[in-house]
Amino acid sequence: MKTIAFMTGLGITTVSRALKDAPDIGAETKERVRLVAKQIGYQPNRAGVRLRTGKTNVISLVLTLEEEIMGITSPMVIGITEILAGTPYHLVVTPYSSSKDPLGPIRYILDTGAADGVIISRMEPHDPRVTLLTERQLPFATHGRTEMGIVHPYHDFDNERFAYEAVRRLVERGRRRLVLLEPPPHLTFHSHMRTGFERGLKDFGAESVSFHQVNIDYSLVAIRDAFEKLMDSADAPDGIVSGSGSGAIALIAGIEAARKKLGEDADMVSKVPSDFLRWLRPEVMTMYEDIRVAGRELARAVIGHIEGRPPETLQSLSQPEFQPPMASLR
Amino acid sequence: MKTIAFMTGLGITTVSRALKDAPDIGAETKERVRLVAKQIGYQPNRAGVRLRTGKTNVISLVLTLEEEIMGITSPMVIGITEILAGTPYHLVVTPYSSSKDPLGPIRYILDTGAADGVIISRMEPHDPRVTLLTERQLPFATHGRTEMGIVHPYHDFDNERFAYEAVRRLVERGRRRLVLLEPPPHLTFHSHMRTGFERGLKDFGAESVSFHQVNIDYSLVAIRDAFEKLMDSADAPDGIVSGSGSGAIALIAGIEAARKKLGEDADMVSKVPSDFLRWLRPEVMTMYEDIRVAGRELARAVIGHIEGRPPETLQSLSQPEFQPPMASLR
DNA sequence: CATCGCTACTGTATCGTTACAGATTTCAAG
DNA sequence: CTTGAAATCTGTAACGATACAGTAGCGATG
Repeated sequence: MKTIAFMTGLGITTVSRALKDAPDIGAETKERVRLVAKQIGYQPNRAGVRLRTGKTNVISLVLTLEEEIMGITSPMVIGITEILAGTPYHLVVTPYSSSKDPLGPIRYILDTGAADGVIISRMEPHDPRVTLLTERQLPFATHGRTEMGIVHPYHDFDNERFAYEAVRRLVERGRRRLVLLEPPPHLTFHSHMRTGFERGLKDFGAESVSFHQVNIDYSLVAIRDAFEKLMDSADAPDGIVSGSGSGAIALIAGIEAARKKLGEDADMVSKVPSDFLRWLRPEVMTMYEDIRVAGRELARAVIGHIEGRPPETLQSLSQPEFQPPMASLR
Repeated sequence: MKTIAFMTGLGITTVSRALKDAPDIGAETKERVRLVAKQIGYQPNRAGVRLRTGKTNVISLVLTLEEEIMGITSPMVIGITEILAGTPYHLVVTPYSSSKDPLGPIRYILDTGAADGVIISRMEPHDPRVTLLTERQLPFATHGRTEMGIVHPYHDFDNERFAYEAVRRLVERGRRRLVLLEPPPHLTFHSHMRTGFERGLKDFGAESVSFHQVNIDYSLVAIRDAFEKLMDSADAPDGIVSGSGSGAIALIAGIEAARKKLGEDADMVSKVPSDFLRWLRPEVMTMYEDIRVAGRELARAVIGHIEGRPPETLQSLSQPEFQPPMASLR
């Protein structure tokens, strides 16, 4: 900026104000300043801005290590950066060691003013992170919803709809005894998925087979073993709704360990974050959750929140996309 | 710092120097300052430090969008942050639109001083990014090696060894006519893998079936179609080495589209970043590439480079881990 | 012609930190 | 005593940006 001031013969203050299009600077002056700035490739110094104004131009993605297992981070990060690319924001990834202290990274960001906005996930109905962020007025967006009467920006996948449609498809194939491999009970979307599942059972006329021994957060081995036992029992289901793609892999292994066959003894519908499962097991019906789109929506939502737009306009719900069977494979 | 100075009755400069353990500060004074600093939870202001010293305490992970497809980003990010957690460094993710301009993000970081160190991947034998970073003296570490006589920090997977061992295993199963689904030719590890493959053919006595129509960067559909054609031809191979996990999925589809059967008409060895393939297709022999470990190594390497340790001590090569068949499944 | 209001511009202080050039005290040596 | 060196400590300036409180010029008003 000093250079621009010297080159244009103006004061540093004038240059600063011209570049942010302040109303008390002459039109021609602004033009000159902008021209010179472009010529010398001026980029504002982030440390200077941050020190003076407190604006960091950073969005922080706060991750739990559980998410890694599901391979969700990649597309999420890509989606977010796609949006941030057109803005001055950088993306900083802040992980924390699992369930140890969910508030830790949030406190750090609040205390050190490390970011202008935060993206969090694995939401719970009463989520202390949302309380804290709201109290301290740090803009944020959540991947998943809460149920605490606080209106905040979010993006979510319609898990209720997913489970409902999954049941519909299984019943269409003549299946009547259904299980749900569900999310862990403390997460908000557990009840969403459960509700959709049960509404489906009622509307389409099927019954539920209990399977609460494991959930999608368990290891693949644990899920497989539990499901093998169930498939071996007299209570074996003939239709399966899997709340996660990796869970589906373990369920399939469980079915096979019990010497049953997918597509004959049982059908399965799974939510998936990629189309690997469809390639390897075309007999599984899959509904695609586009995490990359989620990343984009969340980035837009935090930025909207930072810019002061009302939270209720920064909420979105994405619908499950049923993936057509891979016809060319058969 | 002002607060600490006031509380201890010392000057701000003294506090600053005491906290960095300068030799001209009394031992007792240092102790007092440290105590008070801990009490009030002092954290240095990053903008202040950065403005004054130019040190950003940022490591930048420069990603291509191709990597997303392979789902490599998640574990890489987790691995890096595991190491950074014990340091003042933050991780900033800087993506760029594919092959458009690989130097773009590097230039940005150099011009704006956005990071103290950079991690790059998808290395080429003569990589302009390495030239530029070396010239401009910005510390970096690469995921993959180069061949330009510049000694720099890297971490790599031993792809030569992988292909060599893969051939051994196929020959052990009686396979003699082998194909390699290889990396794109412009990347350094293309020749590594090729070399290992050919050395294996010679040492174990097998022959190569040409398959250069596609590589692991092609779409799954393209790979499947090309491989279906090959499997349908008179030239069909009976052993397959796949340079990527997702490639393997497409190859399997190609085999099946040609009405052949894996484990009977042909065997396959694939490099994999997770164990999904082993769960879903236990008949595929897999060698695990631990990307999370790669992330850790790369983070250690950049930091080492920043701290001025000699590059030749910051290089590592990880060996393929052959994964035992999933016995409990059978 | 003094006063006012408006437009266009500018100097100074400040954000938190550290480099640098002192300042003060103490004590041993001459 | 004076001198000097060593050990501690400190004030000021600067990094790059912006908030704020001006100033200067000029035409319109009464």
